[in-house]
Amino acid sequence: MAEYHGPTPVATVERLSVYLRTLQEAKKEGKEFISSIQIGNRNGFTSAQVRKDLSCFGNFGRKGKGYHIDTLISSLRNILGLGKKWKVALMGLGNLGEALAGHKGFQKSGFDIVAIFDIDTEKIGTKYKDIPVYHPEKLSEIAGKENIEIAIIAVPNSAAKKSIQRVVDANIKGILNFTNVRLPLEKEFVMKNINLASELETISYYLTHPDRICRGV
Amino acid sequence: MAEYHGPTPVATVERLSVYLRTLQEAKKEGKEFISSIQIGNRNGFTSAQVRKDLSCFGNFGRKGKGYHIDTLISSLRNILGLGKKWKVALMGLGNLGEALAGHKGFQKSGFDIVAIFDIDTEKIGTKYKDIPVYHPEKLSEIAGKENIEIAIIAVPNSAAKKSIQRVVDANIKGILNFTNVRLPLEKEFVMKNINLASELETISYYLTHPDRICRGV
DNA sequence: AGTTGTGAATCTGTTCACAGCC
DNA sequence: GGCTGTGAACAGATTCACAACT
Repeated sequence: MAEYHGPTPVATVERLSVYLRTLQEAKKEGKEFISSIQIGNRNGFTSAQVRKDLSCFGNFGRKGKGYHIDTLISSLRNILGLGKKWKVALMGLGNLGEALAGHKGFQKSGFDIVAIFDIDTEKIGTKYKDIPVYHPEKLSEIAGKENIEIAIIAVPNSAAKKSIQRVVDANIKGILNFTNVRLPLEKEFVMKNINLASELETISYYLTHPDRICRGV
Repeated sequence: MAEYHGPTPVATVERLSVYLRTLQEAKKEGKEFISSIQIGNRNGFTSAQVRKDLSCFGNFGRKGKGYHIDTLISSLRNILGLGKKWKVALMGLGNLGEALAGHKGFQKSGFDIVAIFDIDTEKIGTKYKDIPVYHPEKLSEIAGKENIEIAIIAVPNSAAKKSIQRVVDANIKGILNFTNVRLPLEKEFVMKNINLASELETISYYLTHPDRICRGV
């Protein structure tokens, strides 16, 4: 009955992506239907949460039966915007950049790194894993030509601000930022920050205060 | 006045780590005091949030003045449990594993990768960036000897379950998991999942539904 | 004047619990 | 009998707003 009830909680969106993976796994196991209880169990969520999350986007379930896996997979893919290939620019070809360029998971999910940008003159003009490497000042030009809509920032922290600015100037609206620089942006930009040291620091906190461990960390 | 009010919100802990970095940056700029407003502005948080978060752990501020940077840095380091070196095991020496092994940020924050585990017989017995590589079945033994308390899982998804199980069996309580396998664990374990494809999928969602962009994504 | 620390108010997200359907 | 979808209750997190202090 319901459909769109105002902005969807970020947490819901993140779980959608988890559900999708769970469904793909269940499909591989040969299952045709799956219940919210099972989806929850496999991931440590409650079944009510799974149902509530899904109900934000439509009535996908069959009472007494659960969710038809194939149908739900394709619905979730649509909701998440995975029906198309996304072209991605990778900023920075250091350690992390190389790992990301070689990461199989991206392509499988429909994200294609089509251009790499690095200031190292030895790298510029060459290819890495078949992806051409350019000087960052070429970003706007290439992004326009190639229709790049997402950028991954994997430069050293010292270069982060400049690099993010270039991405914004090139009007690339989606940003996945691996540096520890946090830059508040205009609201039409979507930036997700992944800070590896922060993640370990959070773990360190909970190991140091085991009494404080609570819900899904 | 306050001190410990029951379990600290996960979100607060994650922000603590952001504050710490902000303080270190401000210190480098030669500042001695910083206000909650400034900490907030640099990161896109409200000042009230910054104050509330910090007030969970003590009264660090001076009214009319702000927070003394050096003092707060050392308090936060204590709270986060960064007063010691943490020894870390890296599971998996593929693309991502190599990048993580070479990541400078970890060591700077006090996390030392002291052992790598991989099933590739060509790698076992060698060193990567001066870190010895062992067969995963050696994990318990080495972890005990070296006093390893944190593990990073960077193996292929297909090996994830087994790898996480080994870590649990070795009684390593802190886990940073880069695979897309989510495994509910006993509550004394602290597992943080980082799923690169999920992050991009979340971005994809918000780019596809620009009307739904909300608060700090 | 400027800024903290915090109770109270608000807002957001989660869980409960059950009617309705298969 | 089993499971969804959802309003209502609850829990948690954020923001407001102001007294207290420098």
